[in-house]
Amino acid sequence: MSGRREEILDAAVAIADDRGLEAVSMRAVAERVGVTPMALYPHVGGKTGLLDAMVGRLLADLPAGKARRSLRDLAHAARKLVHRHPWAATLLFARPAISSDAVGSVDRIYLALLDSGVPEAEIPRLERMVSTFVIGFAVSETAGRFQELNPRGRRDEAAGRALPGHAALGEWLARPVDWDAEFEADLDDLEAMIQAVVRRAPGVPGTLDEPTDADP
Amino acid sequence: MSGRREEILDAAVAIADDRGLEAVSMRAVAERVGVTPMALYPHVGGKTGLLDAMVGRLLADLPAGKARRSLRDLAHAARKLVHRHPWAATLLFARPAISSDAVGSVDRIYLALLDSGVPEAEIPRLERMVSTFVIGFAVSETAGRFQELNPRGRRDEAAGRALPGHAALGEWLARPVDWDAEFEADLDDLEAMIQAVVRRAPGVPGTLDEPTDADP
DNA sequence: ACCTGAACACCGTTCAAGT
DNA sequence: ACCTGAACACCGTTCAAGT
Repeated sequence: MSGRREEILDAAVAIADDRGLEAVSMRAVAERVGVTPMALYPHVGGKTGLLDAMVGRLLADLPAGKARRSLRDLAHAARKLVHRHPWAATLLFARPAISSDAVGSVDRIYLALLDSGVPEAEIPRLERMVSTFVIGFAVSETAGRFQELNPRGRRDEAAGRALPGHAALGEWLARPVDWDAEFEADLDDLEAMIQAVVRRAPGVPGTLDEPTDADP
Repeated sequence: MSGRREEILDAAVAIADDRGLEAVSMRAVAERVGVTPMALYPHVGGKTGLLDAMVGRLLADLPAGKARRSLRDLAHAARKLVHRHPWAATLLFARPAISSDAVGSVDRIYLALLDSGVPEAEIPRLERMVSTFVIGFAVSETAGRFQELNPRGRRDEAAGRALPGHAALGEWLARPVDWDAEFEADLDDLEAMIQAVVRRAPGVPGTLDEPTDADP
């Protein structure tokens, strides 16, 4: 409600986009807003409250509208969001999707899985599984885990027989990776996996109203 | 080589295990070693060097021995490692697997995928995919993303029709989650996915020496 | 080569005080 | 209700100096 809070979150997101998450200090945000650090506390309730609110603000920008989107569209949107705001990735892993905006995007994934004919009992698990992979992929790209490796070093060590797996794959490890293409291939495999879950389910896709009551 | 460096890493890991990653300051580590903060610099080269070395130390504890392990065993070992050292999860996403210990564990995954008959061309991608999921799952558990949600709040909002997906799944969202069982179910689906990749590959599993030269 | 001690430019947060 | 200003207990890192 208070415009001051929005002003504070705008400033924090701008600083994080420009100079990274570690540049987001209460002092820096306060200075950008034109106020004393302590003036932020009533509005965001401390540093962790500020970080939580920043994530909420980001998720609010996820694809809105009433149209149902495919799982693929949602995955692309999430990856793009992390590319635009790399600092958000760590925070997404650290907090449950509790803000109303976050729950809204989980709901869109539920709808996509329902549309695909996935049994209701499997949907919460598959939502977590797909989200975990998508966020993990995007954070690996932006945080450095997928950073280009030095092929020389790898092959040298492989030649020393210490790494038989690397030695066997030498040729395939040498070429540079197209991350866009890899993400698509991963989504292909995940979609096929989801279709396999649908296939092994009892009943016909689209008419699954009888939950299987096997719980062990 | 220098025993001092080992002593420093021991102290840093102990502090992180006890009081979390943010308690690992150069000052705190130095005090535990019984030395001045500046005395650490020649051995670890600053704070980020210290963090990198801590991750390397952890991966060195991953299942060793020459026996080939299944993908499932490796996944369990990785999850257990993150449970024991939750602070490592963020760091695993942030840095490429460059230390010799890290490369060693990647090599074990390569071997497991080769044993499963996965075409060589697909192995680096599937290794990244499976690792991304496993690390992401473990960090979600330990960092809070999978933290128990308040079902009341969710159902209330769902009842307000703002969340049709949640409303449709109400019954399934209410029950508490068995994270061990969910991890096993996810691994089942991932293994089935990998078998599907093997099945659609040209040639017989085990005799794949002709790479398909289709690159688009 | 390895370590110390003082200093610099930062943090998040508390507290008492102002309006 | 909202904000200020001083203070406290911290950071990582530099620098010059010791042995």
